[in-house]
Amino acid sequence: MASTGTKAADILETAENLARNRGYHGFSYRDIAAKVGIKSASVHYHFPTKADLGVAVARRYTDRFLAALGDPRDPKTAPRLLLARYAAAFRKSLVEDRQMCLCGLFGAEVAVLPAPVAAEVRGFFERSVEWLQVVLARDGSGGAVDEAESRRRALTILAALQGAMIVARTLGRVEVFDDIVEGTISSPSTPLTAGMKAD
Amino acid sequence: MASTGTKAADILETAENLARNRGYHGFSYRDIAAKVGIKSASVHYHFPTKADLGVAVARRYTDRFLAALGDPRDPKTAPRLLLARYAAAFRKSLVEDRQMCLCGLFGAEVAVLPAPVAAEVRGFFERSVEWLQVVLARDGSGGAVDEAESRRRALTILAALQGAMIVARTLGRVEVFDDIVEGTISSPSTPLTAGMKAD
DNA sequence: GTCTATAATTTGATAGAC
DNA sequence: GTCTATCAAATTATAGAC
Repeated sequence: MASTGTKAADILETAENLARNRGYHGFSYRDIAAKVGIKSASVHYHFPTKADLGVAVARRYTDRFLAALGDPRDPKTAPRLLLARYAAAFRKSLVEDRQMCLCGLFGAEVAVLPAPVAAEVRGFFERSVEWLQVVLARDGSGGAVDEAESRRRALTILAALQGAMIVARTLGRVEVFDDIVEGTISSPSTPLTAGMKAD
Repeated sequence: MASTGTKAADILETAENLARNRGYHGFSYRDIAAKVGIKSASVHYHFPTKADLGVAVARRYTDRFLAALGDPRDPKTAPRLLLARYAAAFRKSLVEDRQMCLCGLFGAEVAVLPAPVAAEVRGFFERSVEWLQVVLARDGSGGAVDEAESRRRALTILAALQGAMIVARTLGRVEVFDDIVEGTISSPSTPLTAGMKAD
């Protein structure tokens, strides 16, 4: 099924897909093995414990997510386009992949995560907020752009999008996600939904 | 441990506390039995299947949550006070109980919930949005108050608060929750944080 | 209503052959 | 690196005595 790249990469890819639908305790080494086409003992060879696997999956997810967003300081890309790209990333996973954000789901389960996995999820949120904060500091349309205010707005956008995925998935309505994006990001002037479906 | 009321009530109370920290698949009949002081077979007597238990827990949670909020149409209570009360309910569960919103966590796990349980979570979101919508329609400070706009703002508040609990819990910082509330609800005029710590 | 006992399955993980 | 075989523990759930 997932047969691109090395075995370790296939395992990570499969584990991520399972985790984003079922949560950390919702997938097993046997689930992964069956999808990759090996035995569960072979999965343990690559990732000795489930915490090891969880850490690897979360780190890979975070790196890939941020890389896809691009440099928040790139002068060639308008801040509001970057914001639209951020929302579009979540929307794509919701609509095309029909999956949660890995760290949104893991974050909800943080009390039952092994400590090293929880630390990775924390890293995703911290790096996400930092990325958004840089973008928001460049965007003057929202008013004040001091440190505290841009951080607060970054946290608000992150939280709203994570919540939007949960509510939209549960209600089975994509429009709910779009409504929340509209209500959160594009308060000042231009609606962001236009550029959102791109990419 | 949970020894108020009937056995069935103790089971529901215990199950809710476990579910709000560990998620639907993160607690077992034995966990509940041990805390209540009976055997797991006795839990099955009251709630034959785990789906039965999940439905009962979610419905009880939803009813209690909405009852605590009060009538959104009550002319004696200002809309903005009702909004503050809504945010305060989540804040209390975050700070005092150190627990997630049951339906926020279940919503994140919706793909692995038995269908009847998922339906109850949907009910929580629908009733929450309806409650917020009524309040927002009464509150003119946000500008337009037409049906579509108030619904969109209701969804946005719900999503932001659910996301806020996840992010604040994962980062281990209550201030993060407060920042998001500030950035979501009290955009127009008066800050809501004042009345938030009450109740 | 609560218990003992147990079934049937699944889980994460390891030992050791190849 | 991958396999077979296996372990110890945990899971939901049921049968039947009291």
